[in-house]
Amino acid sequence: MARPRKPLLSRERIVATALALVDAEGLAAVSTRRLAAELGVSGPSLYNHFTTKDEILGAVADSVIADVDLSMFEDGTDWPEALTAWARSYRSALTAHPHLVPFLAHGPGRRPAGLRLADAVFGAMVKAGWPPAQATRIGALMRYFVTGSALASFAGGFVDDPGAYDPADYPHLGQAHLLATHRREIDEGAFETGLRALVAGLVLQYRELGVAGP
Amino acid sequence: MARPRKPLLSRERIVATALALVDAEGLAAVSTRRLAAELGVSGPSLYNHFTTKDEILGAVADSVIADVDLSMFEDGTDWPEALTAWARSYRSALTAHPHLVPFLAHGPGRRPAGLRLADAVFGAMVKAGWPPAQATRIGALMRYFVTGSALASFAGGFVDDPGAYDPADYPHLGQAHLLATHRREIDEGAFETGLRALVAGLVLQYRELGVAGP
DNA sequence: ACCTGAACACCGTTCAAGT
DNA sequence: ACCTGAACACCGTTCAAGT
Repeated sequence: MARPRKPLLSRERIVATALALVDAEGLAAVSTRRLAAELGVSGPSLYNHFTTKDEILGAVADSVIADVDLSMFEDGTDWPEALTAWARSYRSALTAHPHLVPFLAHGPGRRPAGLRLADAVFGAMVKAGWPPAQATRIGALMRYFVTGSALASFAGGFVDDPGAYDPADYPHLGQAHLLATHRREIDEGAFETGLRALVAGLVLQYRELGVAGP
Repeated sequence: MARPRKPLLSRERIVATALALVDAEGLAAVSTRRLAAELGVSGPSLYNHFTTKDEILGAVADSVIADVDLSMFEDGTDWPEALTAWARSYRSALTAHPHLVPFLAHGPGRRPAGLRLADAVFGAMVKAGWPPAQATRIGALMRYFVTGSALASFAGGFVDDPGAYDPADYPHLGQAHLLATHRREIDEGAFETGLRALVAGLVLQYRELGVAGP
């Protein structure tokens, strides 16, 4: 078969299959040949629909970003609460596809869902009374925090072995080996603590502004 | 030549050359063959000193983390100021090697410099009166924020073209094309705004603790 | 112990050929 | 327009052979 009368592939099917493959076997499993095999097609066929493998992963990333809830910016929720709810939804969308996060970390932004997200948070902060320059910063810094926390291999960076940390070298890490076990709780707790601090700190800055807010 | 009487390679020289190559040409340029060529040897030689390419990059990453200043945790600086100064030093160490940051983002932690860093911040927070569980979270959440901000392609995610953002699609992004130009200032400003908010928010939480601090 | 070249099983991407 | 197989220039890693 050379060309079927009905196309075998579509961008949508490629993106969906690539995401399933990332979730099932990790980023490294997504080679053009492997992905094509999963789609029942030969490797070069993908290049009829995307110009590059990076573009495929970019589309996958954008499809994940599209899952982030933005409704809290339009339903009258006050800005500190909206920011908090949005950050949680943003993080959930990322941690739902942990293997994809390292890719998300370097190729974000200029695709539709990423732009909608940036637009929504910027617009909501400006509407709440923040000067545009500050609204831009808030969007950026929240992204830093959420992305960083989704990468979240902090606790995963500790090995599950009591002998791994010589007290002479690391006097305060006596319990560090326990962290591997509790990784998820620690990541979650650190995220919530940081989110609370971040939003509370921004509320202080907002008050210093002396701006007419809601 | 098969084996020279003086070894041609050492872990130190491999790490230093790899870092120089990353800085000069990016992560993608670091293949085992290319790195070996830079060192004047053949590809497989590297495997006499490291078991895997990932291990080489891990050592490079740790050498960068070793540049983070930790002295503020031991010279009597109060904890909010120490945390602020440390975060700035941490971010500087990362942004000094921007091409390495995507790698830093997924493989951190269990190497000596990363452990020293975790030990220092944890120890200082406990000494300042934070309960150990909270001290752990503070170390983690600061890392999230710093790592996320070093990745910092937020502003870089916007294209430098006024026509790129249809106001019908993104009603608030009218000036977004300007962001590409000011990327560095925006990243810096967002980092500083976020850092201030984060530390101020933690100070509030610390007061709620009602703990005997210094 | 530490280097080499050859080899294995892969990559992403291009391209002429097929319908 | 959309798929194919062959090909190009790469990968990371293993391994027997050399000294």
